[in-house]
Amino acid sequence: MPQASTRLSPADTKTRILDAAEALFVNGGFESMSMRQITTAAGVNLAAVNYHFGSKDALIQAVLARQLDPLNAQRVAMLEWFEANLGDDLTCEHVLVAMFLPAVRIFRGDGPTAERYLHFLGRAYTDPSSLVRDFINNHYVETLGRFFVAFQRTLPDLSRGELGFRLHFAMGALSGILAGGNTQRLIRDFTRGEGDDESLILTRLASLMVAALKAPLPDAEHNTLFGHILKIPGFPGQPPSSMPATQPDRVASSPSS
Amino acid sequence: MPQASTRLSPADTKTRILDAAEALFVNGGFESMSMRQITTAAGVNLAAVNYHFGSKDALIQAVLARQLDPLNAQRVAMLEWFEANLGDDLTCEHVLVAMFLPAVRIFRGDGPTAERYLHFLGRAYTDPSSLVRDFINNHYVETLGRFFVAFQRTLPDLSRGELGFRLHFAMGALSGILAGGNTQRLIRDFTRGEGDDESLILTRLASLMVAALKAPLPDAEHNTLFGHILKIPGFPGQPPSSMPATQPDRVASSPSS
DNA sequence: GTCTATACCACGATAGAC
DNA sequence: GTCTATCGTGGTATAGAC
Repeated sequence: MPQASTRLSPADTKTRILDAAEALFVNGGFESMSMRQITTAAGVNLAAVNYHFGSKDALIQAVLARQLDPLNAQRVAMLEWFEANLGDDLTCEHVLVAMFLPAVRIFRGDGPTAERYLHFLGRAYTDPSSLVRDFINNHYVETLGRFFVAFQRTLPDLSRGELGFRLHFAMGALSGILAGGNTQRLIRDFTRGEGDDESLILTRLASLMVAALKAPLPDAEHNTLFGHILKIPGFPGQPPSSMPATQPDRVASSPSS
Repeated sequence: MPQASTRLSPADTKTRILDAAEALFVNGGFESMSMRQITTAAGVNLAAVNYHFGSKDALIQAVLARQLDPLNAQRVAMLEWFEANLGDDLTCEHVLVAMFLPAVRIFRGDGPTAERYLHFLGRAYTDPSSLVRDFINNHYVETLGRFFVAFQRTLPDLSRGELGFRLHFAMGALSGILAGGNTQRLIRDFTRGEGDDESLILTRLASLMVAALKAPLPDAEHNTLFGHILKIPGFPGQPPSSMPATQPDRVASSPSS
């Protein structure tokens, strides 16, 4: 403990700032949270954030790490449990479960906490004001690599490049789903009445993922199929007439004065 | 033309602002473009943006609409062409082609223009600082509804809710793919050496989408499959120990003064 | 080592002169 | 239509009290 100051809260300043920032981040997005709002809500001085975290961006990253680190740790732990206990019986379904279940579990009941966590995840995965997104990508590369080799093992027919493409697809889909504003409603609708466990929503997500991951390689059939569509006589084939402008490399920058 | 002022560029102020804003939006994101930067690059006064567009947000929407309107118009036109010429032979593959081809065509050659358009689309679909995203969602509801009924027609086995879920999935995947930073490299790798038409990258995307859209309904087999995973003896079943804090509803807000 | 007060500088928006 | 001046708010940096 730092020392019993005149402040009324026993929590130290750093934690109070984190809590306040997180609450403001969850409901209100990201741009809508100002340093002055955060520090006022936390009951600390404006400069405290810069002192303890260095900048607003660093504070955001600290907020994200505090929530996402345990989540990803649980993902890896679950994957390793599967690998240790199943051996060669491991399928890509197990890997998907390890990837999604820790996040999906949040939705399970518990009331307002689940709601807030869902909001948090949605914000974290979609808000990507080119800061949150970069942070997630950089901070969890090892976790993603861990899952990549697991998928590679359970899907040996896919080349490295193809698997990378499909995982990119799957992650994009997961992000988009979590990000969507009406995801919560969709989930509630599906789990209504039979929400005794998380297998339902998990099944929804994972079955689509499995179908995409196990899709047949576009060797002959599909290539000819889509290629044939493009060659239907009369098919409107013109490109979108290029971009309207977008070459203002030649601009003026000398007003009257 | 307004009048031959002392300015050197013949384009009117509105267009010059749009061009400059678009260029800054493409490389640099969204937060990094300031009114002062825009107006300086366009060679106009700071207040011109507010006069011609009303606000910075409105300017952004104008930039987006100028690029996305023709794209979506082409999507709808292609879909209607399919519906008119194929009748009951319409499949969900055709609908997907109408949905993706206009965007995919951008990647086709043309050099730096394609690159910029790709960047633009990526930004537009991912940046969603809760403004771009809302704009896209609100501005193109009719287009999405148009495609929804088309999918419903070609996938009669799916209920409305299930189809909505899967389309949400597909759109999320498309967004994630277009948004990803290394998408461009992936596309180049795949189209290298055989990039005579766009069918290759189109096939990549669409085949995964088709697999997900046509995935079997999770009736018995899949439910029991995933449910069984959750019931493996010894499976680590604890939820992630709930959220760390996140209840700072009780905060102080009375500094010394 | 912690915290406070305060002074920056850049941003978006607006009123009013020309 | 265009410009200048100015306002309120944003994040940041620092000097100095405890």
